[in-house]
Amino acid sequence: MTTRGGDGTATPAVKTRKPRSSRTGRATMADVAERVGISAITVSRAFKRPELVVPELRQRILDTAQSMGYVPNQAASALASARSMTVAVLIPSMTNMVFVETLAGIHDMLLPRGYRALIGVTHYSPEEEERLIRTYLQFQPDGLLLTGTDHTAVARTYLSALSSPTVHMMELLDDPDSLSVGCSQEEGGRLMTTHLLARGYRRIGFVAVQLDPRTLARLDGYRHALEEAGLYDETRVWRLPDRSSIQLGAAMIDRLMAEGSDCDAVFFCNDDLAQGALFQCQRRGIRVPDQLAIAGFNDLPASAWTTPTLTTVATPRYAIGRHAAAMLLDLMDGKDPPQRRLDLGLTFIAREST
Amino acid sequence: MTTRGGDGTATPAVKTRKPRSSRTGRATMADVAERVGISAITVSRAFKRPELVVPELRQRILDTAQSMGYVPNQAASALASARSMTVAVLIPSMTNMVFVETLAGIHDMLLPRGYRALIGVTHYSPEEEERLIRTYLQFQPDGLLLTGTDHTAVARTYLSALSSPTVHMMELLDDPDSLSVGCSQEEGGRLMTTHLLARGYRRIGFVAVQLDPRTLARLDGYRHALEEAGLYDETRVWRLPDRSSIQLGAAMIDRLMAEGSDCDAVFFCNDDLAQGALFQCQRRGIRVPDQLAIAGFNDLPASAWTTPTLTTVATPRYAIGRHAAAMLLDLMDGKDPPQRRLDLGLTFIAREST
DNA sequence: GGCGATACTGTTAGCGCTAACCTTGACGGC
DNA sequence: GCCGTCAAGGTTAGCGCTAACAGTATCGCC
Repeated sequence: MTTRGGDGTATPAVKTRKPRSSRTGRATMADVAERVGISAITVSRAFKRPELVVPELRQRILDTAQSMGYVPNQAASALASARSMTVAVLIPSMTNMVFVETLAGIHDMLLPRGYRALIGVTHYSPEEEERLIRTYLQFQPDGLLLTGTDHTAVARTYLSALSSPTVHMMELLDDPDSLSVGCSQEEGGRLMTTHLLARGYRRIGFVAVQLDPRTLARLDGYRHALEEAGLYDETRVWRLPDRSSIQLGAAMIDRLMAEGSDCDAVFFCNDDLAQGALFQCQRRGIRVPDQLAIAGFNDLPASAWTTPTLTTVATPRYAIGRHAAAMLLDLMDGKDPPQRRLDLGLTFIAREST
Repeated sequence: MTTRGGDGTATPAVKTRKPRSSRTGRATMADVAERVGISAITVSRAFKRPELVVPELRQRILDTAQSMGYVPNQAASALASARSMTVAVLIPSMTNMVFVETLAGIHDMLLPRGYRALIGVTHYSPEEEERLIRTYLQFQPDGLLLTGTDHTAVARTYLSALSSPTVHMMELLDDPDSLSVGCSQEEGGRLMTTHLLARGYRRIGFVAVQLDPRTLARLDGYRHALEEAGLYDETRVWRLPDRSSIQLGAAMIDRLMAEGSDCDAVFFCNDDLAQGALFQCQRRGIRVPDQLAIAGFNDLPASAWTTPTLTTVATPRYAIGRHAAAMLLDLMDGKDPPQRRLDLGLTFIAREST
């Protein structure tokens, strides 16, 4: 199937140029240069530093490139310039809207600046994250965006040996050497619990799933708020390693009933759990919030529409993505970002379910 | 901040080797080779073709590489081997779960084989798709996965000039030269409409949003089924360019009421619209399905939990991703896939809302 | 008329890796 | 002992691009 050397006829007019696109069948910069009658570097500049080429020639180069179907080879460019124009982004899950919206923020910031995101999914596992970091380092990314702050020891080694800047998203780091953009998950947990206390609930439960550091921080906020009120009771806390889903939220209502729980309110660590709980309460005829109050976290789109609507805490995930990417752009430009730790805050949203 | 040329001391023992990692600060293959006392090509083989290196030496190479923090440079590898081990994947939206699950199927198939996905979001625009194709061709992808079949003329030119294989997802193509994996959207629309007719509904409405080709195909299926029954009425079709959302579904119920629509059933082109409609009916006291039947499309997770539960058509999106990726792997291996057009079918799910 | 400054384009070398070929030595069959 | 074969590793060249420096005009100024 190889087409190399198929043409034995010498073409003496062409001096040293090899036949166009020896391997891949694609035109190269040299092919374009030859056609225009200039050198390759000028073609390179016409694309990368247009201000260095006189407009008329630049236009001729671009037109010729277009007509030849020339597309720059990113691998060659990255190799020669030691800049990959690529940012590696690691998120725990792609089915969780929270991270998808963060990604959207990152994209909206990076793409106009010519950077591309290489997306990796860690499935909430630091080991998988380590593996992905190793894999993505092969692409010599100009920057890294990581979710959370719990990395394996090996991953930390990679990161500190790395010259490319790294920004941590979602959680905030106190370490002055690290960069982070996020909000205080602990405060979120505290905010909601304080609200429930203010509404008069006294036997407040907490359902924690996935058990990732952010969930546990919310649990901490819940616990601290209840401890301060002298109302913390370990038996009203459920910890499950499963991933968050509507189905699991519904199942939790069944379980609470089966266990004869005395909770007058339940704070679910995530909105989809809370939505499932709402649906199941409706099905079982449990009146919300009279018999049982239900609260969620994250403010997913459906939460404003369920019956009753869901009290929750909105997290600024799109903004987190944007700001983290902006911080990274600063760092990649060699500039120091205005802040090394950016708290974007939370918005408490009281609705009908509490 | 630059550390280049900091060490002026010559080391005469080293003959022609330049100082380690001249630009990026990272170890190269040659650095590892020198340390082990072998040539670079053997290091390359230890990683890429392990069976060509005796186990003992291979282990020594891998250990040394590890201890030096060596990570292969993907750009150099891609340039030298003309294989990027990268597949470009273009989807219309990242916030639509349908495509996120397709992505998951693609990942699960590609990653174990060493391929990586470069993800692009077209926002349902063929022009943006064209732009993304151009951008991603710079990465010399070994294959392409595209959503749908409506591409711009220029995009078609790129694709046909390309030697890398392309597979189209979601919709099916009749063209024998193209490869596609999906299901018949038209059949989905017909299936649901036939069901509604069988249940005795006669004034069936259709709400089409986004107006992408798949939505329009569903609309076609709806129209054909109703025309066959002699019940098609253009005034019961709503076409909106907006993107699908719960909020819009709720708003549509308000609009139908305001317009005094006589529909006894409404078929929404997407589940989140239908969910929004269900929520709004509940809020407004419209009994579903007695006063108004509601149907959706795609079977999103919440649809099995709303009150009433939502009648819908499940699309095999995860399987589509897997099979499309598998087909591409075959093609990239130079093998012909068993089928060039793979219909994965649909599953009709009757629930309480109709 | 000589010097420097400015604007544009070219030359050279090499980024880090791998394809294709080459060398070496061990082994076995006749 | 000659030849072929195979296994294990090395040599050479070059993938397509860009950094760094090097021309070559053109212009202005004293």
